[in-house]
Amino acid sequence: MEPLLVFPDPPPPVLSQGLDLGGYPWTGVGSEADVERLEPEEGWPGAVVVGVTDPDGAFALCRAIRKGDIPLEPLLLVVSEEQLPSLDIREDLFDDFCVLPFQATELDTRLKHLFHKTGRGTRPELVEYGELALNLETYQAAIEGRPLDLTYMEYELLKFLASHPGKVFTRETLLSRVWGYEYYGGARTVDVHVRRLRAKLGEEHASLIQTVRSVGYRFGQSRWM
Amino acid sequence: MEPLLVFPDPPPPVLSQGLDLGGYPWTGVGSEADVERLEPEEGWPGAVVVGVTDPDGAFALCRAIRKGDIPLEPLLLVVSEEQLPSLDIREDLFDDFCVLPFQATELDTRLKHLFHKTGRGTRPELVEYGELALNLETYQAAIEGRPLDLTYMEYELLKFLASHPGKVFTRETLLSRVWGYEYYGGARTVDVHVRRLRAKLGEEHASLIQTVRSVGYRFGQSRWM
DNA sequence: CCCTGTGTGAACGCTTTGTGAACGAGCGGC
DNA sequence: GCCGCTCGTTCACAAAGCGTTCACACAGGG
Repeated sequence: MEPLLVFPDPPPPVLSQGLDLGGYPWTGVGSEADVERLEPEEGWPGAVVVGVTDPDGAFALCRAIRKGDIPLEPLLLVVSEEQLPSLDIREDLFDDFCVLPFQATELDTRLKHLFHKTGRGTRPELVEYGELALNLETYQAAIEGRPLDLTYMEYELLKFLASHPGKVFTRETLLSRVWGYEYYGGARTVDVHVRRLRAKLGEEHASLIQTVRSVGYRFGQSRWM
Repeated sequence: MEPLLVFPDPPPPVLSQGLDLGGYPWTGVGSEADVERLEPEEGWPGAVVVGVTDPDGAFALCRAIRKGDIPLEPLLLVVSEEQLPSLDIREDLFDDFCVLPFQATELDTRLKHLFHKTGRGTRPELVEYGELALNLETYQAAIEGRPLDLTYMEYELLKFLASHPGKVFTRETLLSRVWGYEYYGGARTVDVHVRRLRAKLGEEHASLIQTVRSVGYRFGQSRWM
């Protein structure tokens, strides 16, 4: 088995001991650059990120990992109890989490569970909304069975919107979540991409992306209706 | 939100307290038969199964739940540390688990995470008053289930008023709280927006916003009437 | 009855968004 | 290396939405 990615380097003793006891090989990474530098040939089989000592660095790493060309899965986050309320569930930064202090057996069980879910359940991961379907593995999109020829940014934008149906996002939020946290371009970029998405969705489905004036854009209908 | 299925009945105090603290309604079921008998019309939104006191019964229930016509998701399993090694990962009996003893915040975070992953989303944040409901995420408003087509400022004003029912606000206060602190426009602007709100609320509900002569406006009934 | 405060309809004009087009960086083929 | 393509970004202009203001009518209170 290839070694797990572990952050930070060195990780807390409780984690390294737990991984060693469970027989998991692992490699500590101290920075985002290390993720590429130390990556095994066959890619990382999974990651364990500790967010206790350096929360900002840890969450930034999670984002980078998840936004990469090949999203790294599964990702287990280790946090303290105090951090629990501040975890942003919506961002999908992690697949499971472990609360300090924990026993080695819990860590082992969670990793087993995660590997089983991501390894076995290999049916193509889809994001679906009505007639729209996005295949996360092949980067293909289709509506009413008709394939949509989307560019990369169009796909990413549509994927994000369709993953949160009904919710309104400001242009700034979309720029940070879809384009990346350090994007400083103009907000009108979002408008143009929305316009092209609407065009490719076709007249019939253009209204899937709704404009909420003075706020931003919303995908699909509201949740309670 | 429909109540969660909880096994056994009654569940351990730590669980019921945790659910209550998190604001999750729940229904205790003591047997497999209860699952159908007590099922809400819209189905169970999820389940929490405690496998500590009666492991065999709990796992049998999990299997039954998962083998049903409509697999019940998400399913959170509560176990003791001793049970961890014996958990059968392969059967996909649960989506996540919680190890006793746990804090209410961990339970809450795991439920939130599960609901988000399974697409049901957490309960949308609402401002409600009688038949009126404002969805803070989707920027939509509805009264008696009928959607209100509000503009941005109308929505913001109604949101502010409905968040403080019974309280009287002067026009100046409303301008500063809703429009912004450095707003220097005329106070009559408030009147016009109130008027449009009343019109959109409909004749029946126009009186939700009451005029307090020489003072300002009040939403809903006065507190001591 | 007068004065003040509020409801109402309409018009103005700024802000926001849609739209078409162009620019330029990145990249593969020749 | 050069060319041509794709695609993300930006700009300028047009169109629409909507917040603001004004004038006037009406109501309440002293």
